[in-house]
Amino acid sequence: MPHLDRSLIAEAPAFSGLDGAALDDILAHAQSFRIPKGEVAFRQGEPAEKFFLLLHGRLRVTRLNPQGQQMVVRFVNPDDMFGVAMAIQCDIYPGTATAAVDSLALSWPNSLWAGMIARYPALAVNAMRALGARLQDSQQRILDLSTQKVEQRIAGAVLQLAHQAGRPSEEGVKIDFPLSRQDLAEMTASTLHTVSRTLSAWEAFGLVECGRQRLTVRNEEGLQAIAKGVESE
Amino acid sequence: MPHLDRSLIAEAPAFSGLDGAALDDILAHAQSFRIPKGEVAFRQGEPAEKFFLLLHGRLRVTRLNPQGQQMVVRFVNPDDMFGVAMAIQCDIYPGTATAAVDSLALSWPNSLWAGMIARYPALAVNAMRALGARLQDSQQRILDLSTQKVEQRIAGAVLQLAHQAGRPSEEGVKIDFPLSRQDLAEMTASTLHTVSRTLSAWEAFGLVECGRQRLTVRNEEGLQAIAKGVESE
DNA sequence: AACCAAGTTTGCGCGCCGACAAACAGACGC
DNA sequence: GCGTCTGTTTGTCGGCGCGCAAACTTGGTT
Repeated sequence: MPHLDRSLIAEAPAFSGLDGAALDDILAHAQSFRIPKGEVAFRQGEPAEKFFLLLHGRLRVTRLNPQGQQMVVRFVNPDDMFGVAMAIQCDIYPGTATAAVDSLALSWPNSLWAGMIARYPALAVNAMRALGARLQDSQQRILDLSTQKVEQRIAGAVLQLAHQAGRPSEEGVKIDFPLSRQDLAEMTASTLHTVSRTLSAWEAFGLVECGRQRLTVRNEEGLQAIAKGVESE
Repeated sequence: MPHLDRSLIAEAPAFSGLDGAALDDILAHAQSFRIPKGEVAFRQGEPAEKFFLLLHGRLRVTRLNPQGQQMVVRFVNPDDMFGVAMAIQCDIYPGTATAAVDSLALSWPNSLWAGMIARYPALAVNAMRALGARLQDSQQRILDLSTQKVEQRIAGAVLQLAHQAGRPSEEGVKIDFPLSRQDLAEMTASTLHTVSRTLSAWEAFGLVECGRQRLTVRNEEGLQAIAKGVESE
């Protein structure tokens, strides 16, 4: 009897198509651990020794260039795998994963990956799908960076966040983890100043409601119009 | 005895780790076809029915946004797989693949993919590695777009092209397929005007030598210095 | 050889948005 | 309550590089 219940991971897309015995087997080798807010699961450049599944919370994955400038690569949501550097033949982590809120994750040593795929081929298929989705996402982001204006990109980022981490509240969809202007700037290749100005303008129009590290989307259609490039004049 | 010789694909990373019988089996289901310069292998939005391996030539993969603006996603080199939409659970091609020069490719119907991975697990590992490399690449490009100036990005793109499609010539590394200013602009989120100006300036400094759709790198270190952000004043 | 189309060069002006600066506002600890 | 720290707002300025326009060059075609 495993000390972790299989229901923890049964819902994760990464493990879909696996039966109960497989889940138990996989869980038997997993280790669970907490990541307090602000702490990191791994740092860019460290040797990649483990891969992870987020059970609860939210992580921000960032990447630094040699000049020290930083960007937000993605946010990790519950049931997402992360730190899968070895799946792509990388021996060091290409980014840093920081907890945006207190989080809980499972980890497995990298050495188990090959055996797990061999034993459960569905894992490879799921992992490939996840990678593919992230690739699509990255390419879309490149296209957006190339062709859209800052305001459109910020709108797109906010909509995406509302979609993947939004929680319906009294009036509008609230993003339920601390999100600073700086974070949005690093997601959209902008600056916190521009993001701040933009959000203020949107707030004046009733499109969003924002506070310190908090953001609520009040008018999703309006933001979508901005993201699509509809001029408001 | 297959009508295609296994040596055609034996060198491709996608098929590394497979034995001769497996290669023959895979080749038996492949179809070869020519793509004349300027023609497309598939178009963005078409239902994805095949996946491909480039034998010879060079393809340019582009992507359009809803507003009709275009970017260059990547160049496909010989021995690269392309159009692997189904590997990532996509039922339409997310981009358009156009031949930059007369090219030759193999294709397989998508329906064979699942069976091929099941029979030859090394295929899944190779595919995942390739996807991972492309993901790394995309994320690096996002970081570059976010943090670098246009001139640095152009230098980076030229260096990358010289590396993956360069052929040493009399003086310098020559990119051996037709590459327009517009292409470079769509790779670097810039405009052909800016690219033209930049290349002209570089040529004056002896860093490159350029003609109509042709480009030779004469001073790789110089370009690397620009790419890294060293100011020349 | 003459023509044509596609690709390239170059000039000019303006606008977006980044850089800098300084004040402001919550959150937290004591 | 007070002080501090982090995150946010707002103003001003300037420059990079895009948009537009027009001339030029070169390779291919008939």
